[in-house]
Amino acid sequence: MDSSLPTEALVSAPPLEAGEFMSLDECERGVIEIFVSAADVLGFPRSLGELYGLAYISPQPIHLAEVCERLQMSKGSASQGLRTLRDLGALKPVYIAGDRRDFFQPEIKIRVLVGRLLAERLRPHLERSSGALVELKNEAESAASPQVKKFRKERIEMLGAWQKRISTFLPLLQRILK
Amino acid sequence: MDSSLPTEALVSAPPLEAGEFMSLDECERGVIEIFVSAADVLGFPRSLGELYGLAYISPQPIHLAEVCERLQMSKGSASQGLRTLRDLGALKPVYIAGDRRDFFQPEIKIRVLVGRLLAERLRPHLERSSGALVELKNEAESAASPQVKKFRKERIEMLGAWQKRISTFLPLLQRILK
DNA sequence: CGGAAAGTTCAATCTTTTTTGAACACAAGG
DNA sequence: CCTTGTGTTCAAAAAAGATTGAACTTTCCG
Repeated sequence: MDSSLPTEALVSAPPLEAGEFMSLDECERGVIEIFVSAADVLGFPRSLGELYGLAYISPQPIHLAEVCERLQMSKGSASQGLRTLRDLGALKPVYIAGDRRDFFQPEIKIRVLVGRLLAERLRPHLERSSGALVELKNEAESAASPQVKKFRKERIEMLGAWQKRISTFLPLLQRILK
Repeated sequence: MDSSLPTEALVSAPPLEAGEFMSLDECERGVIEIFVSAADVLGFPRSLGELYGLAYISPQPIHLAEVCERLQMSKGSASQGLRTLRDLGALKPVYIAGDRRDFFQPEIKIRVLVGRLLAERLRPHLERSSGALVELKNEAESAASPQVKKFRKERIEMLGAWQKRISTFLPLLQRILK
């Protein structure tokens, strides 16, 4: 059933029942630490790194009570964190028959992870500001001097070029990360 | 520092507290706003976005007193912000003969900007964690069961593969952004 | 129904980051 | 030497952000 763990699923193993969860061993702690650091780089709260890290290094899907206990995290924090990661697509819900709890497995396709991240973070900014740029081109017309007007139009033009470059780069990135 | 608020209300965005409205015109304000938003995406403080944005849309190099006044920012904050941006390579010192003040111009080559950013942010993380990975591979050996041991080794291996992928991707990115 | 288990919510609290401003250092000119 | 202009420092205040925990909703099941 699961003697070979083809990297992705290991769903069918019966989840630990109500008993105590072991606290984290060195290996788990180390892996989690890496994801905490990664979360930091990406500007996410530490707790999201912990949650994803635990899911990543856990052979079984994780659930709320487990993370509260093993990561020493409050129920509220864990609940919100799991939801955030699910919304981000970093954790995937796993249905387990006959168990009312919500289980989660990590998304481990880096392409998907990065894609969701960009969609979530970068795209809103790009849309907002490419809209704003149209307005700004008009504003630039009413500049004090001709020199300033020319300068501003150049700079605003360049900003637009940057954004276009980034926009066209994103699909390319997706393909590279296949 | 108590001009009419109505002027502020014209600007599209939400918060808009006092500041940055003094002697900035609509065009400057709009450009700065875009960089503030970008700073936000990148997890930098708002003030760095303001500083770079002002430098970007200013035909002349900027200096401390100017940004304090035009951005309504304290001297301390401006001083630290300018230094941070200079250290990051986003602002370049400009020497002006016969003037004691420190002037700055923006770095506008996107390749340089991105390069410095990655070097500053991502590289430290990659180095830290690729060191940690070596340790973790050993830790994984002492896992409870053979299945868990195998699973952990796979996951840690995959982590290493991600990092390697990212590392080899960075130089490529540099070239693409030429 | 009634109780227990699971998850959510949110105001209060704690933590971390950012900003301020006054004191300080330094250099140049008188 | 003073004074003035320029920039830095850093302790304290403010703001922003994250976490907690207790109350609440929902669902399941006897």
